[in-house]
Amino acid sequence: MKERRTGAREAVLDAIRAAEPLSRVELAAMTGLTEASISTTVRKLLGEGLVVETGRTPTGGKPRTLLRLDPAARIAVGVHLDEDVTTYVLTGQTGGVISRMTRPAAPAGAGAADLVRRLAADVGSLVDGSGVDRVRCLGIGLVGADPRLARDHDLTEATGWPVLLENAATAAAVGEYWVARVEAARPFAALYLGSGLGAGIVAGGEPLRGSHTRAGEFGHLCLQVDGPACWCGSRGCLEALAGPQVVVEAARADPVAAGEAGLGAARSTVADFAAVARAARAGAPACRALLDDSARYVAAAAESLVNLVDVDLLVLTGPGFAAASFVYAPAITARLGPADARTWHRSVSVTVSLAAATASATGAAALVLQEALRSGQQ
Amino acid sequence: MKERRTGAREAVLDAIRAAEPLSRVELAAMTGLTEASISTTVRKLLGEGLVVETGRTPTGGKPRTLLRLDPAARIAVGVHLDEDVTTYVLTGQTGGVISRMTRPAAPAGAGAADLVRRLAADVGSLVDGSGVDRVRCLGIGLVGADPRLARDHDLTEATGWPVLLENAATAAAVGEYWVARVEAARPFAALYLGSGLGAGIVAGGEPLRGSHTRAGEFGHLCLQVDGPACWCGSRGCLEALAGPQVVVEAARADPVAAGEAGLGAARSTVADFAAVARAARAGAPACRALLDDSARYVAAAAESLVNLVDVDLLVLTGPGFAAASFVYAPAITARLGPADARTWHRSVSVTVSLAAATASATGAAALVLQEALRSGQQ
DNA sequence: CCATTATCTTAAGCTGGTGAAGGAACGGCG
DNA sequence: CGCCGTTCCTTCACCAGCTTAAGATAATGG
Repeated sequence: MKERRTGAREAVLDAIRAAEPLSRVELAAMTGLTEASISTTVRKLLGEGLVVETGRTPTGGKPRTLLRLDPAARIAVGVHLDEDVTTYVLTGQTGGVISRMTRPAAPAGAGAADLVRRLAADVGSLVDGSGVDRVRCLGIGLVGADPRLARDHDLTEATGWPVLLENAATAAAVGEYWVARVEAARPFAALYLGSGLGAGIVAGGEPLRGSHTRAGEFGHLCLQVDGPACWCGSRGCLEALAGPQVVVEAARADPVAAGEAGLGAARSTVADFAAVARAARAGAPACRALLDDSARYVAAAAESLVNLVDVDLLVLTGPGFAAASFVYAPAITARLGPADARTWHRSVSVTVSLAAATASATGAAALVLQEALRSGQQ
Repeated sequence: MKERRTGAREAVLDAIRAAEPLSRVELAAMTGLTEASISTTVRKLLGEGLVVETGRTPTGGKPRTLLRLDPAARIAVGVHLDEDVTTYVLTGQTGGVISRMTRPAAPAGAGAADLVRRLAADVGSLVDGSGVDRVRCLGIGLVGADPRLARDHDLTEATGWPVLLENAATAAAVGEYWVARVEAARPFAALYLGSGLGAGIVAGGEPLRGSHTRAGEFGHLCLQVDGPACWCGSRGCLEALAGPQVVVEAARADPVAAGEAGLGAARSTVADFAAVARAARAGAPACRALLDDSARYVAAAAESLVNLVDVDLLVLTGPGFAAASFVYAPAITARLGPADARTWHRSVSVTVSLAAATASATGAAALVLQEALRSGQQ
């Protein structure tokens, strides 16, 4: 009935994650496994402390005992190296943030060794400060890799934890999958607006990575055949037409918009974009117009994505959408409407991530947990 | 080492399909399975007649016995209901076409029952005429579903064979996967140009289908935010800007081009498009200009696809590309070049299907075989 | 206290894989 | 010719993971 792609262990953890609390009978029904099989796998998980029994539901006969994930049974650290800040997140099994920390990004001048030392120290103090036992932490997920961190190996040595690299959009998608409890079988895409535009696509429970782990370059969908040159070397890319850099540059170029948003000395793209979005939200017309213009393009690109991979859920995430989803979400919905109703007979939900600003870091940590817990090697 | 997503049976068949002939030792190395395991699965496959031993390679010690698929051990019928013609293909395990048949499409006025009767009769005579035993045929793959065939059930009843529905582009991709022996792990996309434009995307050995089996609507990538209205209800879709219908209409509207291509009474889009392509190939400048214009858009859309799902192989297929790939393939290659070299550090191969005209029908048959052989139920 | 109902566990068996040891087919060499 | 070593292929014992079938457990209501 329901697909069973790998072991019972994974299926059970996924089911509980998506719809906790659950009894064993319900688990059997959802995963397609036997009650016998559920019984034994659950016993194992109880033994490892990953799952806890909590409460019971009365029925006609023996009441069901409900199962939950123990949020702090295993944890992982997510690190997001952004242009101007580095975000650290400590995440438990349920995707919930146990503690977090933000620090200004390491100066561009600092050497590789310095950067590694700094990250290792921050991660260590985050874990220690959280009160959770160090051995429960399974690893570090790292997003937005700095070229100085080409060898994740270094950070592994410095901290003793395994390190997993991922790109921001894919990590954000996985984070969403955990935090927002997307059903395992449902394909969806997370659109990420940070200093650029990316998409994390999850199909069949697994993120789509492609040949070179470089799937999801949403910002380089072409929206104008002979459009302006993009830094990537092509022309007419979404990012070159309506990316955050373009919005920020346009705002700086227009004295009215710059005034509305209070753009002073050059800061990071992310910070400036957020300033424009805040101004627009407060009613500033010039800033609003800039965002509306950007949203037209983003919406068209979103439609392309939906038509190509056929998802019926789009999650907007990342700092950019955290600040400006009030413009982009309606634009996307409006753009998708006519063709969906007339031709495709589908209805795509567009939602905004609940934790858009930390989505990537959370997702990176979730990926580490997922890898480790599914297979069960300690 | 190599991924092993499901059973040994599937892995072995896939490996042989991709690189026959192979010895058992080589199979063990390629699949990551034990030689012991290979031995037993191969014995089973030999028993079923799916695989045959053929020849041996001398080595230092005991020579290897080579294994091949027996092309005619199991067969399936692929049917492609196109606008104006219906193509029937009888395909063996290796994807090779055993026999084929083309008939004019059933008149639009005919009823559902008529259509089913006609298809059943054609399929029956194809199988019987091929000399292959009827019981070796595992089913019928049907592409380009006519609304009158909404219930594939009817055709199953009329023929006694299971029927599988698929869309043209996905089927073409699977066909390519078989015929051109694409490696199992390599993600790729097949672009299909028929009466419309579609893409079949294969990632992780499985075609990407999406939420509603509607992935791959390549023709509805947006290439111009406020472009011309498309029949789908949106604006600026590739198909509305540069699809085959648009090319044909433009050719008809331009007396020079119409003359070059010899466009007379209205025929099908596919036939007219092929006429334009033939003229262009023969040197007709107006037709060539029309195709060049279309190719600019298709190339940009192909770039979007590559950037979004990260494939490094694009196969052009379908009757449209069969006739006009000499224009489209170079255009796509040229468009991808700059950004691939500068930013993505990848090199995308663009190839033309060897059997572009029958790709869909072959692919549909291949899908039936794949389903049946992998699991081994009869 | 016992029948009823429903949940959960236990025990035996099947399937599909592994690891290690042994048998089979060759060429080369005395 | 017989005896190497070499390499390929098979056999056998075993294990993991899941299923089926039967039984143990915990509540409810007469």
